Amino acid sequence: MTTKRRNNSQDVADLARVSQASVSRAFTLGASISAKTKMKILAAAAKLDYQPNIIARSLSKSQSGLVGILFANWDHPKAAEILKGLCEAITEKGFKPVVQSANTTESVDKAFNDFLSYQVDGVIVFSMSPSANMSALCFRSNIPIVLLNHSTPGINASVVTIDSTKVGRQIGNAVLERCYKRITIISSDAHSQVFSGISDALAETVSQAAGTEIISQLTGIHGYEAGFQAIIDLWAEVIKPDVIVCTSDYTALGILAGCRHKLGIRVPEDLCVIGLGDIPASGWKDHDLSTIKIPHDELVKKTVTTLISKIETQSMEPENLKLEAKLILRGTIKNL
Amino acid sequence: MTTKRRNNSQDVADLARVSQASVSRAFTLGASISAKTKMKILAAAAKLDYQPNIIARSLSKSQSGLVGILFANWDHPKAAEILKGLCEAITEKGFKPVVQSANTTESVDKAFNDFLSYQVDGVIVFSMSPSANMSALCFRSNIPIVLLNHSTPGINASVVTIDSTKVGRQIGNAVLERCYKRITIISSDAHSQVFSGISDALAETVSQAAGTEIISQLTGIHGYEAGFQAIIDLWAEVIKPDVIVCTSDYTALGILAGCRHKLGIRVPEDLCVIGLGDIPASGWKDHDLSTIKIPHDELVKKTVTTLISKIETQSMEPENLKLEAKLILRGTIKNL
DNA sequence: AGTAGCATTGCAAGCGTATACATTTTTCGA
DNA sequence: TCGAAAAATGTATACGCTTGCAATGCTACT
Repeated sequence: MTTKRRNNSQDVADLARVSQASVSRAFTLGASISAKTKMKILAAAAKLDYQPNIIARSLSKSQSGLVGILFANWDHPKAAEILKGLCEAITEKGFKPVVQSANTTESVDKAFNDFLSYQVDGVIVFSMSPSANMSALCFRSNIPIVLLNHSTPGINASVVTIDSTKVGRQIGNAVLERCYKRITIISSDAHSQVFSGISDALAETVSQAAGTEIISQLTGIHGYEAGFQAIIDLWAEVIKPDVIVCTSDYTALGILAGCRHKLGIRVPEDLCVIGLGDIPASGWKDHDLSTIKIPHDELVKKTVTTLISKIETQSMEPENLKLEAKLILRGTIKNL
Repeated sequence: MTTKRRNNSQDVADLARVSQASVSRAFTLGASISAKTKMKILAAAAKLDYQPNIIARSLSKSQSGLVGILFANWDHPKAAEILKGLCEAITEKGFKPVVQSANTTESVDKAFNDFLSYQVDGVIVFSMSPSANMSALCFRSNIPIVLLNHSTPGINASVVTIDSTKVGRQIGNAVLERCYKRITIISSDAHSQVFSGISDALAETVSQAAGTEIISQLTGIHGYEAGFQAIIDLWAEVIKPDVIVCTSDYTALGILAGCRHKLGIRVPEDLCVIGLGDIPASGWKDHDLSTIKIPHDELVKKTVTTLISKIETQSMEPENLKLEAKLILRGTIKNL
């Protein structure tokens, strides 16, 4: 079987008895072409199964219509939702998402080189720890770049994230109102800006009331099993917290399991547990975990619109956007 | 600020004092070029930050190196894992994944037209119900297409899926060995081939022993809440099952919650619950759900290697590959 | 009718690379 | 050392599209 060549604009032009340029114009929004010939051309195109070759168009216009997504944080409980949102928003804006997975530094560099090779018009990064190197690469090539959710100090790129200071205050107030006294904060990543934002604001808020304080901060604890173990360890201490704030719902659920099935700790009477992320399981009757609901949808949309506007205005100016997250009170915190 | 043009192969050629063709060769694996000049060219390229323009290469070679992923089944509990696996495997093979999300028929068609415009070299579809239309489109354009996990009767494309017949037999044998008698099967989609495969094989297996049978099949039930409600409804019937096989872990967990927290049904003594998917929560101590572990990793890898080999051999011959899934016995089925 | 002004169309030159073919250089055996 | 074969390089063209510019067709006004 001989692979038949795909029809091109010249074929359509021949059939419609017009010039190739006119065919191009027929498929270019807002181009100078009469309704009559456009009609004629579209008919011919349909007959030939013609689709403009975007690769050629990209070459000619020297912009690919591609947006690179560097996705590293696959463990995020809402990874699928986020990626879906990104892809859909990008598509809706008339671009196409090219997804690269990367964890190691080398693979990040490789991914970025690939992006450059593919002449992507912009890049979105979803990683716990974006590297400064990549923003430099983008800068050198004049490619706008937006970080979703996590930034790194000193990185030269736009960031869309939640307002962790406000979150910290919300938690602080909720804790104060209910007269809890001793707070422990548990995080997977000690350098996360979300973590430090919450932690700082929480500390400041509770410092206004005497007798309430953050008694410990544990980092490097990540996931259900680790949470289960963490609460066992914590309960072996002399001074036990009566509030645990956890920067991951999974970890919080592990803690809860430890409380209920192993240690017999009464939640929320003796211990208040607050997670982050509002994964589906948190809402299940078995768990009923209080948590922070992050507006992923908005984060994602904002990320994309920010990027696209940068692409269209050719702007490389870094922006810093913060959206609000909401504390959801469920069974793991006392009722007022 | 004037946007400076990206350096091209001619610039490199000038700097290295060779022809543009040589530069091209330096970046083409296995091309006829001496080590010395290659070295010289690579040095010049590095100095100019040169990266071959893949768009131009694509145009010239008339193959884009792009693989389209049509992703519809975002609700799948392992959606992120699957997409990650696809992207990584595709990248590893030297291609780039372009991801499109689609639910409605129109958006599927639109996505496919976009794929054609972008001259993708192949397409992978992850959807509960792939449309025959899209395989036709691909066929017409000579683009290989592989379906992951779910096929549709009469569709003309390669499929990589699990061997649901074997799964059905495994469940059947486990049920027989433990002297359970009355089986109910719950599925979200009545037309799923995985569902019917399991169901048929299960029916056949248990039919070998007198007194054991499938007493009901419920379809259209999907998710935790629906499962919770389903068990309540089931328990209002006169004849109650003592085995529930569920084609989704989430639904199974809802059922479990209903049993334990609402109806007080003893699991596994009075009721055996088996899910499908082995999501993380199924392994948690709170749930300890018996389930079918689907080898997503292998499915994904097989899907990609199948597609790539089709791309490379220009083959449009549909293949049908089945991988084995394993029954994992946990606390929701009697110990032998 | 004549013509200025605008809308439409055609022409042709890129966009950056790959590659067939021609030409030059190198290799290696006799 | 010479010459044929092999390797390396250069030349020129194609890939399919966009777009500046020139040419043409049309409108409406005097």
